[in-house]
Amino acid sequence: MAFKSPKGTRDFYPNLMRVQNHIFSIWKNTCKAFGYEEYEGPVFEQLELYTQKSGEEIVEQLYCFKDKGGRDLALRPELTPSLARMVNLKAPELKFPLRWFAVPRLYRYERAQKGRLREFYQLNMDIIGCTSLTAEADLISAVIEMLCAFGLNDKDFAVGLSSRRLIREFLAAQIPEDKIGQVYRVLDKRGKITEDLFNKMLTDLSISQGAIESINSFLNATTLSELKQMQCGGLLDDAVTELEELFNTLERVGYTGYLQLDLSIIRGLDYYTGVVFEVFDRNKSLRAIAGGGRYDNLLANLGGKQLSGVGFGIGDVVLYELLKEKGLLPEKIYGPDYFIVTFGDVDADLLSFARALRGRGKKVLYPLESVKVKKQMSQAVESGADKVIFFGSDKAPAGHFEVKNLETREQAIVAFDDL
RNA sequence: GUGGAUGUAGCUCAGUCGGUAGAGCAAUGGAUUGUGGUUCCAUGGGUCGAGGGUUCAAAUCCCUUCAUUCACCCCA
Repeated sequence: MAFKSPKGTRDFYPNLMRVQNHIFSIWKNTCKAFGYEEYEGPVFEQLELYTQKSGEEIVEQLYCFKDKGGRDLALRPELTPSLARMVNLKAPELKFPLRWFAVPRLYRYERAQKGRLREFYQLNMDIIGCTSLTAEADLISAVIEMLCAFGLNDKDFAVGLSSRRLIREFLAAQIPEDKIGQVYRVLDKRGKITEDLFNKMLTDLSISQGAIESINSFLNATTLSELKQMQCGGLLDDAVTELEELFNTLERVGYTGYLQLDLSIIRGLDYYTGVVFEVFDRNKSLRAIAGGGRYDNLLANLGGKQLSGVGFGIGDVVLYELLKEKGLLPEKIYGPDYFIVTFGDVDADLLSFARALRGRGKKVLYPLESVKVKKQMSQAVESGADKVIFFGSDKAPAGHFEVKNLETREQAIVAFDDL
């Protein structure tokens, strides 16, 4: 019986690993271009780190276990609690604001489906200890630049901006405080269900017809001016102004085509308190590519100081699906500079020649067994090598080698020093 | 946890009314013993997911089970 990889996990054969490294490298290069520093935490944490924030029911969605000392642990389903924990521990000596990133491997015990696995990677970028909207602007700018670096553009994706604060304040003006949590859940489903069902679900929560109409027109707003017209006696001024400022900034930087007001974005239930955003593909055929927002209380809730953070995560699985759909996965394989083809045996002479070339900083590959030249040529092409060096050729004078460029098929005699 | 779809060669998939298994690609060898992605020829490769049932006969029909996948629930 052959073993398969466990449900919801992937085997990264070199073909796929190459793509994965491409994704990681664009992620990390973008973070570095923005000056963020990399950090990392443990792959497992105390179970309580997650239950404290989200309640016991989250245990169903976690890979959790007891270690040999009887401690309850869980494989991390997200990195932000670890980040908060790490920041809290060293807060006195850290220089705020922090701009940190990480590429954690994460684990969630749930049914796998398109764009969603049990083991995956996610880039996290966070700013901690900054209340300025520039933090939001910086992160949104980073996610746009990063996606563009993959070859995507404003026809492929957009950033939907919303505000938990605005939605909360709007709802507070419409409906009783104790209903807000339930209403959030319904709002979150709005995109997937019919309008009638949406209205019915709100009616079932004893929301008045007037309030339902008001909620619908609020959520349908696609521009800030629409939003301003429906303000309830100035209650929402600050939250709207905040969004307006963020839009203005990002538009002036040059991201107009990428931005969209989308108040249907709620992002989970707790955790976020201010601006929230999601990146989605224009076809809307995939789940969200990235998502994030501002969290004011997370660090304090985990026993630290009151520090405001903003962050987002972007997973590798949906991004991969999108890049594949758009034909943007890298095809060219990274290969060595030289593949040595020998007319004689693969022996110590060949290996020491390879060693000399590597000493000159070249990436060098050679056949591991003495096989026909024809077959060696195939191996050379297969390896993605730029050039072939013919070793043991009687057509080249001493200290010189026949070199063939595999792309142009041109062949020349080159002195060792010019290799 | 619920519902649908799919399991046949390394990969992508055909397989009609039930009659003991096919193609393309890939692999290997040759045409071509010192030069690669083309071409031609040949060769190898199968527990038809597994188990049971019906039948003279099952990849095909029935039952069970496992796996994969999509959607729902959930989505940090």
